[in-house]
Amino acid sequence: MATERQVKASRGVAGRRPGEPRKPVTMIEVAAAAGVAQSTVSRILNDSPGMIAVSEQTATRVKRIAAELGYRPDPIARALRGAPTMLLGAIVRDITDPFFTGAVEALTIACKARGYSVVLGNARATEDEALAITAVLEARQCDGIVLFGDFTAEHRLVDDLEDLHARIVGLWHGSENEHPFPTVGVNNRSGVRAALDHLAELGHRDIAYVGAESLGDMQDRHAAYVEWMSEHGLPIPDGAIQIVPNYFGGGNHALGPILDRAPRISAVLAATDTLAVGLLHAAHARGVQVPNELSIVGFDDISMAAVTVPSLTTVRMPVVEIVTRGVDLCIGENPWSGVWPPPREEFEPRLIVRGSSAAAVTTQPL
Amino acid sequence: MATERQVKASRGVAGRRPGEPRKPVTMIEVAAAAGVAQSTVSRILNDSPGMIAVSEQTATRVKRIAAELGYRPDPIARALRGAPTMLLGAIVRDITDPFFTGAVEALTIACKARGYSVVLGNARATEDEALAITAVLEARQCDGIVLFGDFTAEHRLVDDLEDLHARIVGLWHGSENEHPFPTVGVNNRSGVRAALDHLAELGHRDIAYVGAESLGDMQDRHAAYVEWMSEHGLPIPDGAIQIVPNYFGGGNHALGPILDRAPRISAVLAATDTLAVGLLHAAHARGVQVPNELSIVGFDDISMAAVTVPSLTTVRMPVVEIVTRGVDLCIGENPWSGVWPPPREEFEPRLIVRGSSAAAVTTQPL
DNA sequence: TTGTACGCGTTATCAT
DNA sequence: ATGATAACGCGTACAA
Repeated sequence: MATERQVKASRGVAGRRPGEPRKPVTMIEVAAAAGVAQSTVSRILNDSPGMIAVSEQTATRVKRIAAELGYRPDPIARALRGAPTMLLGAIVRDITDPFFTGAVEALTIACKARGYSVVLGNARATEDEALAITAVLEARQCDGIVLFGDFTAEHRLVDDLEDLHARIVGLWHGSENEHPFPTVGVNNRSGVRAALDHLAELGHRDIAYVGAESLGDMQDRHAAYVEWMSEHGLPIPDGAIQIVPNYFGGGNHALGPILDRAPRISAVLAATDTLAVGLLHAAHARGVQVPNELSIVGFDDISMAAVTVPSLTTVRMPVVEIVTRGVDLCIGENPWSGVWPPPREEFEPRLIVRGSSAAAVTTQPL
Repeated sequence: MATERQVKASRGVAGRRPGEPRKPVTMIEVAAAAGVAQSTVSRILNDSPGMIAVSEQTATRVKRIAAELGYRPDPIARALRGAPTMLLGAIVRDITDPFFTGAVEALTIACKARGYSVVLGNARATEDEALAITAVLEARQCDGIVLFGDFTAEHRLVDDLEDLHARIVGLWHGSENEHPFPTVGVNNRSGVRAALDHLAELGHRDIAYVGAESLGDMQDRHAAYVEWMSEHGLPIPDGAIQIVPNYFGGGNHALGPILDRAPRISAVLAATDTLAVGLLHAAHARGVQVPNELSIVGFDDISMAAVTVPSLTTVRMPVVEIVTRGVDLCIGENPWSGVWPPPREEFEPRLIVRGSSAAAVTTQPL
């Protein structure tokens, strides 16, 4: 009568073939099995706030039967009733970027602490189709949306987002841009200055800069570099500023032009660790010793920065703080109240000195 | 009368203060504004498959009004009607792991191509609370769930998952384990053998192995290493096998014991690139030249493997193929039919020779 | 060609 | 202490 294969820890549903998903059990079925009304089941299973007493008798019986039947509340029906979906959308400019990878990790942790799950939208997968992202995300119902990176250029996306019934927060959205939602970021200027001060203390005067093309933070760091150099009366020779795509390969290709066109350069500030890693690789390939012949300083302190060869001196991004703050602004207890203009909050980065920076040596041996 | 601030591209809803999310517009409101029945709006907006003609007149009018009002279909209500949620759950053993990071990227792309979004579950965030993951994911309604890594130890989670009304697929779930769902993975044995054959061709005979503690693939690679060494009549000296956590730091700490206890070792096979990167770092810190004095081969070909110093010889995991296949098995056109036992599919890895492996030198100088 | 009515699974407000 | 009933927003068979 019973099948040979025993279903382990059977819940009383007999003979279900493993594999195909089980048909969900509804409250009505539980009610029928318990011989009570469906509304009663709802009250019992939800410990209704109405405080209306329920007989211990039926309560335990209903709970038992619900467990036996493997009842699971349907979140969709609950959501239709107005319950929050407990979903937080994350739109990431480039999920390949190791920095954003770390940020997403921090996001999942911050969300989990609040009972939320993360819905991932990768902005890079489809170029102009950034609109499609919205469509994808609109099709879901997220209680909030967190933007990772600068999306000011994606007017269509930002506009669409505003029409969504969800709270929006921008992370690392750049400092210069207008934004109809609160943003949280880092003080790029102070980070860049800390890095350059460090190099100056080591005796470097000929410092190059490798940045990325994207907006927001990249512009801030670029500007801070130019400003600092100017303040210290240091000229920026031709070729000492390279703007490349923010990939490993970008940094890899940036070193050649710098050393060829500005041979006096003794240190390079990279706008991101991703670029710095590429620079490290390029230096090795070119036979340039780091840090003896060339110092390299990154920005972000991504996880691999501690284990590069040599380990990377960099500016640590307070990722956890920024993400946590952003999540709070979005779905926390005191979300943005709607006051205009929306706030921009900035956290302070911190210089981490490792093995890729050392004292400058005079290019002219005596 | 009107506020000073003009709302750009206003949709006809006047005076909405920017910031707070707009109240959603329902079909009923659209119908009321257009002077038709709600069902009519539904038909028009959905190009109903019933082929029932609709007058061009009202159709365009309704569409216009819907657009003006900024109508958005409510995905929750649709889902309640039985429509798929177009959500795919991803449960990742450790989202910090650079390998899984790449896999998730591939997942988002594969999903987007099918109109799906990814809901991220990080298994590492909460230790024993793996159960909570289920709770979190159960609270959502995913059409399918993809497991990244080996979860056979998490019986509770797998059991709970089976109760979910969703299709499940396991990726990199190990070859030895029973699994009540289809799995897709890599041929670890052939990958390891390719790596070791490569080292043998370079003249290496004293080859160490650094593996990780987790299950599944790690066990397969470990066993394949032992098997290969045995087949070639090569002894495995004490200390030549190190099992460490699968982090950069794990590989970093593994090199010391190997070189101290088995000084004849001239090459190390790492079970993952993550470990290999740590080994590279440790070798540099110890002053051991790679590849001149020590060859290191990894496994996975994570993105950074091409830019380490030196670049890493490794076994390339066909990530995209595996993920794509898994997604198809889960939510594709021909998902797993339920035949028992569920299939396990394997893809072939490929050796990528880079700069971290070179010919062995005799330890005894003449 | 369009309107009416029902149900999806819940929760909440009434009655009983 | 519990049962009946009305929403929630949408799709769809059925009636007009």
